[in-house]
Parts: sequence; C-alpha cells; structure tokens
Amino acid sequence: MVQKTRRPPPAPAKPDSASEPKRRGRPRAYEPDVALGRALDLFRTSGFAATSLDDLSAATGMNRPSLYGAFGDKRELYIKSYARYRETARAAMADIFRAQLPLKKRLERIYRIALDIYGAGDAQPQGCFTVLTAASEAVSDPVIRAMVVDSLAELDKAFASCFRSGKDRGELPEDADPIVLSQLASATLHTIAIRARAQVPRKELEAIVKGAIGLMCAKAK
Amino acid sequence: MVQKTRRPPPAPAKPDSASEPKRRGRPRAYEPDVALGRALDLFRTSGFAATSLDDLSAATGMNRPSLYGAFGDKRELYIKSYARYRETARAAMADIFRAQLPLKKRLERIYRIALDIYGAGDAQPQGCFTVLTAASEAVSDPVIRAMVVDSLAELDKAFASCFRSGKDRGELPEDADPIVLSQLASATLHTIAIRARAQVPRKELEAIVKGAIGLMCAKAK
DNA sequence: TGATTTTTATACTGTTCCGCATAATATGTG
DNA sequence: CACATATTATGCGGAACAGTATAAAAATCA
Repeated sequence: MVQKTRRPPPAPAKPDSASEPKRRGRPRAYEPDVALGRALDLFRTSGFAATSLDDLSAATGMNRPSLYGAFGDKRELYIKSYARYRETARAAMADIFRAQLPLKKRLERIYRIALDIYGAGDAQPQGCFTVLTAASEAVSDPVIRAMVVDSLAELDKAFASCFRSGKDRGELPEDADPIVLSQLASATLHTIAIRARAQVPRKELEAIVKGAIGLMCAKAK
Repeated sequence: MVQKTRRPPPAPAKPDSASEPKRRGRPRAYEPDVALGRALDLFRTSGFAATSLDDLSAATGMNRPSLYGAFGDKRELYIKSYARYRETARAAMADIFRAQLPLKKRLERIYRIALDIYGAGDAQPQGCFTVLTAASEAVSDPVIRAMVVDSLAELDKAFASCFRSGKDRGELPEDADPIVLSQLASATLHTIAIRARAQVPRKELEAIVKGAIGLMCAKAK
C-alpha cells in the first residue's frame, strides 16, 4: 500500500467538454493554468533560488513528478511563469495603451494598474517580475536575459507610441522627444516597482507618479 | 595529521604596526576588508540565496569557521556586504554631489560613475545592489528593507539638494520642483541599473542618461 | 472483463547546503 | 620552555535540495 490519502475521485479538473475529444488515462487533478499562477506567485515573492520544488509542490497541489511532467524542470517552470506574468501584465495594460484618451489620463491609468500589479500597499508587495527577480537571473541565463531585454523594449515602445500620438494631437510641445519621454516613463515604472517592494506607502508612490506625469506632460510655456 | 597544506608562515596579513599594540594568537591569514569586498562581489552577481558559503569561502580564501568568526552567519555577511556597498557608492558620489559645478555637469558625472559601479558594458554587469538583490530580500527581511528604504531616500535627498542649489543659481526655471526632479533622477539611476544588468549596451544607457538630463535641466522657454 | 494509457503517490539517490565541533597551528607571555 | 590565546584546517551532522524510479490509481478502449 503506497497511497495513503484515499481521496474521493479527484473531480475532473474541468469538464471543458466542448473541444476535448476524450482524455485517455487517469484525469489530471490540477488545472495547469491555476497551478502556473501559484508558481508565479511564489517566484515573484521569493525569486528563483529561494523557491524550492517543495514550496512549488505545496502551492500548486501537484507533486513533484506531476510538476515535471507538466512544466519541465525548475528553470523551465520559472521561465513559463515569467512568460505568464508578461502576458498578464501586457493584457492588463493593452486596452489603455490602445485607448483614445487624453495622454495624461492614459498615463494615470497605466500607473494605477501597475501599482495594483506590483501589490503596492500590500503586506507582501511583489513588485515587478522583470525588475525584481528576472533581472537578477539575466546575468547567468541568456534566455531570461533575452526575455528581460524584450520586456524592457516592449514597454518603451508602448510608451513611445503613446507619446507620439499625444504629440500628434497637440498635447505635447513641438520639441518633445517621444523616445526620451518613453524612457522616462519606463524609469518611473521601474522606480515604483522597486519602492513598492520595499513597502514604501502607496501614497508616496502615487505622489511620485503624479510628479512624473506632470513633468512628462508639461506643455511648452 | 589533519592539516595537509603546509604553507609558509602566512605572511602577517598587514603590519599596520602603528595603532595595533600586538595581536595575541595566531595571525589572521586574510584581510577583513578585501574579504568583505570579495563577498560583496559574489552577492552582487548571484544574490543572497544563490550564493553558497562554499562560494564565499572560496572567493575570500577564508574557510567557513573563519567567515563566521569574522562576519557572523550568511545573513549578517550579506548585510555587512550591503553596508559596504553603500559606503563605497556613497564615497564615489559624495564629492560630486558636494562640488560647486554647473548642475548639468554634476549630473553627467554622477551617472558616469553610476554606470561604472553597475559594470555597464562588462561581460557580467552587476547592476545596483539595492535595486537588484537587496530589494528582493526586502520583503522577507525587515533589516534589509530598512536599509533599502534608507538608500532610496538618501539618493533622493542628494539629488534634491543638487536641484535646489541649481535652482538657486538660476539653472532651472522658477517653477521647477526639486523633489519631483530628484525622484526622476533616482528613477533614471534605477532604470539604467536594471538595463545594465540585462546587458543593454553602455551606449544605449548613456543615451538614456543624456535624454533624462536634457529633460531635467530644461530651461523654461 | 482485461489491456492500455495517463496521471498520481511515495520514496529513493546523490548532492549541496549551513552551521558547528574538534583538533592543529601559530603567535605572544611568563 | 610551558602556557594562554587566537586563528586556521578538516570534517561531521542533519536538513534541504533537485530530479527520478517505481508502483498504485483512475480513466478509456477493445
């Protein structure tokens, strides 16, 4: 007798009857998506090295072999978690970046969402994955480095197009440089990610954001 | 016979004959200062969790018990390394912050030194200790968190006084807010620390710095 | 029902980890 | 010289670690 916990049939993780033709063997006891989400949370709070497979196993409810089967080894799981984080963050901001709102309003919303993602004001703020754990791994792992570089560039580009369209609509002075402004906007995001992690009160972070927006959106005088 | 390597008398670490009255027992085979420097390097590149005591022992040339004797356990050593990093960085920038130079010149020099400290352009850039390893530990360790908060605040303050004196000398428009500018200056430092870690070429970082300085030092039009 | 397939559960392997105990070594002191 | 002191050298002990082997369990298929 190897198995001690005799659970009731583990509740078919998700019917999902639509597309699935029919799974052959024993059904999964986990939902890959939520499991990856749990793993992501752990990696965000503790980083790569300090997060053990036992922790991951406990958090996801999957035992070690299942983790390997589903996601590969620890590093692969980390990379998939990071990819997941990026998708989530991107999705949360995409609408706003695309929206046809006044520049200032758009920036305000972007930063508000960022503060939410970073957990600003929480007891255990997580900060930004890119800034706070991935960047550290970037030195030793080329794949992660490429993802970090891509993340940074992607953000710069999104901000840049934001400023460009703002300039086109006359919300910025003629000599405003969208590239420079975008880098400053990214920098502001980075600095609040770091400060959030150090549990600087959300009020202060909002003040920083407000000041930065004021400076970036200054009309020529 | 426990001892295998029979070295020649380990060369009295440092005469330092001046103040030292006379050391009693077996002389140290290491110089605490350089050992701490080596430890700092390791922690900067790999972070807390991924740096093992064996690594530290190898890098410092001290065996484990000596490490404990000199610096305490791993966490204490980490904290002392961080303190050392802060001192070094502070010292490197202090003169410039104090100097009576044009604002723009001062900023340029500050950022150039920062890029040097971060190892921008190196094969294994280290970035900023505060941003890249300490901030990660800040969530779980109140002492480190306090140091991080203090570091951030210290930098803000130094920049703020920079901008204040610049404003007094008429290098900034009347409505320039030194506080907001200082936060942006810090943010710029943070963003280049992160990008340096991801091995963004130094040229690009210098471009970011140039753009940021241009924006921060813009005279009213 | 019995064979096949897929996943879960448990335990094992070999390594690495941190901290410390013990003993050897090198100096100053009486 | 013998003794006290301070440091180094080695290695132990128990825990945690990542990854995997093996076997049980739960489903489908014939």
